[in-house]
Amino acid sequence: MPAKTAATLKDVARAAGVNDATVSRAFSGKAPVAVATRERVFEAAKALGYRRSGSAVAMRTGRTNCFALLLSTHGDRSVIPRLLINGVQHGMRPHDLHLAVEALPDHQLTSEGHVPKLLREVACDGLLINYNARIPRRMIELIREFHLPAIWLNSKQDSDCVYPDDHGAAVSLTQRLIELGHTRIAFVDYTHSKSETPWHYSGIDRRAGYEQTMKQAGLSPVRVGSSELRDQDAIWSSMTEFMQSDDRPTAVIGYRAIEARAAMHGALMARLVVPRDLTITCFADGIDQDVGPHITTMVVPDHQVGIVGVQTLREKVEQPDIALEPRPVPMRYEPGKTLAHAPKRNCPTKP
Amino acid sequence: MPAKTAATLKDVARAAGVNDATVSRAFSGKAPVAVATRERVFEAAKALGYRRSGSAVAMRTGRTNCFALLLSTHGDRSVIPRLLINGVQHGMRPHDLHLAVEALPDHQLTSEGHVPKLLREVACDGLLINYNARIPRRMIELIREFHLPAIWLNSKQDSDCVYPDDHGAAVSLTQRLIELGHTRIAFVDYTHSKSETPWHYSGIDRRAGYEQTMKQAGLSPVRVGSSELRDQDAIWSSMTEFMQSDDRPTAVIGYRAIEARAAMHGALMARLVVPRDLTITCFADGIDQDVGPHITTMVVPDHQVGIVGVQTLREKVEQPDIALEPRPVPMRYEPGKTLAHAPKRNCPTKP
DNA sequence: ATGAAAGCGCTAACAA
DNA sequence: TTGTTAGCGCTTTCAT
Repeated sequence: MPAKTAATLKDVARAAGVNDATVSRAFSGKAPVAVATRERVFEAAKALGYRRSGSAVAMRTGRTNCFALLLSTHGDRSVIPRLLINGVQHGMRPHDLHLAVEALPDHQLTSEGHVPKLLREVACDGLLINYNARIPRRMIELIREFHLPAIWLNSKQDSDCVYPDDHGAAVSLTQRLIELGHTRIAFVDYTHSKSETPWHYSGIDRRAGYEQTMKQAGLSPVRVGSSELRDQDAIWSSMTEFMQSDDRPTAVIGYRAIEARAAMHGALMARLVVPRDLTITCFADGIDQDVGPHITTMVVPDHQVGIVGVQTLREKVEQPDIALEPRPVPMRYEPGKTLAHAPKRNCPTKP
Repeated sequence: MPAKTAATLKDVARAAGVNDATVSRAFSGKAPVAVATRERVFEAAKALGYRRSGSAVAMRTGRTNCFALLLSTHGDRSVIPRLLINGVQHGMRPHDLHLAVEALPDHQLTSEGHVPKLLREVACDGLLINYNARIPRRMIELIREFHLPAIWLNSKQDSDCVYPDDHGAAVSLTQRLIELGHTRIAFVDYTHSKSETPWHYSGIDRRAGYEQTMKQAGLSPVRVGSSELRDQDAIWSSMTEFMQSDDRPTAVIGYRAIEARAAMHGALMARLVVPRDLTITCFADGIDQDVGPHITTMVVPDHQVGIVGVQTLREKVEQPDIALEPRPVPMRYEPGKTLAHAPKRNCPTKP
């Protein structure tokens, strides 16, 4: 019995009684092969348990048919955006691409020492970069240095990026509330302190879209929240206070679901009925799955960002030297059950 | 100006004035190279922006240095276990491996039609398979058919698998409660119906470990819950009822965090003080991050499973024909704040 | 529609 | 320690 080594294209060719090239053509589909021949080839391949060598194909063609997704992590509790990855895979499937993932702690990339393998070697055709926090300078250098085709996800850049249209979504949500007669609409954000500029564009854009729309309607924006209240309890009691105050809002836009849930709690404590006395909305990855009524949400289109990201990267790989226009992806509006017309005047403060 | 094509090892060799093989050795580190030579090589490489071709290396050596992680998804809302992926990456980093991810909806694998690229082609050295639900038969066939080195994660098999030691954890947790004087300890599980056998081994093992330990201590196991109560509200009110009943427990073991939270709610409604009147524990991926006191938890060691999984797969790749013993990974005990001695007798029912 | 032949970028003997 | 040489498994002209 000869040493059992994996079957190669050559073996298949021999078994099928055809030339190597024919087998290659049958598997790549890049040139016509007679139906009968193809069947014989596939049969032989199956019998031999033949699998095409991706590396050999890659070497010969110069294409790995692999995209890499770079993820930032904060220590071990990294954020792995499920819907984004699903979207990416979804976008890749029809093109027979596969996905490599590199999840690196921020400091690993900032440090000069370590260069991640996927950048250091030629192992994929292009990069999808999903850094929700600040992007390490060193990485940008590497990408330029090596001429890597790369698309930025969830990040606003001058070119080659795909991101949710936070600004547009904020405008549209605020308008919707105004149209329902709300005038006291508060924007709640416990992530970013009021003084600092948020490090993620969504912090800026959601707020800016809201403020701009309020002002255009002749209303005064009200911003609530502070990044100092780290702990859930503090946030909740702060919201309770707010909802019990005389100048409480009739509608709330939460930066995330957390803020919306805090508002729900505050409303409960202040004996306000949602949505009769208080309309609650927020931005979130999906409809909130926790208990209680579904919150009216502008849904961050992670899945779609993945799909569009792949499409964009495919273009970039074809023409690496052409800078692609930034591509905002519209958010989806999910009605939920926490939306109502503004209550009649002068009533709300005296329940 | 000549057409700009990526630098190859040959270019580097020429620029550094050495032979190809020397450059190869410098980069692979598999054979000694004079320090001075090596420096010249790296300089030349840097100047040329040289990156090693992973495909060429793979073809030559027969190793891709890539492991693939197969994930099941339920439609778009797939479970992507963050800590597991982190652990896998962590385990791979020192060996200069990289990770490919394939997240497939269950039906895609069950169907005869589609064979995922990572199985169909030679693109990685081995497979880490993380199917939390039933494993499609077709996949097992493919793996055998192609002789793929594979390790099952979070799944009990006859061999080649790595999984959290649910049984041991259940035993140890139950013992702990018994030692604190608890006799009425309930096991709560709203995932699995009481009659059916759970599809995931953790459903069996956590329950079995609990029951076995109770019986050995001469206590009667009490199982609560039913998979029919799909909706959160129903679960909560069911727990409330349980906590108000005369034969309420003094300690609870939740199958997941959801059950523990339901117990918290039930306790609140029944005016029981946690942990004075009721000890609450559960199994979970990490310490519960929601509001309220941290729940005493047996932490599922996802991160560690990733690390051990990689280690095991490395062994499997070296010796594909040796069946490796199943490797349970111990769970970690997190005290939390919901644990106390059993209340004195005859008191608890009359608050 | 198929065959013949050259070579992609790298590594592993072997020789020096 | 370094150079020489052959070839990994596949694709792609160019013929036929």
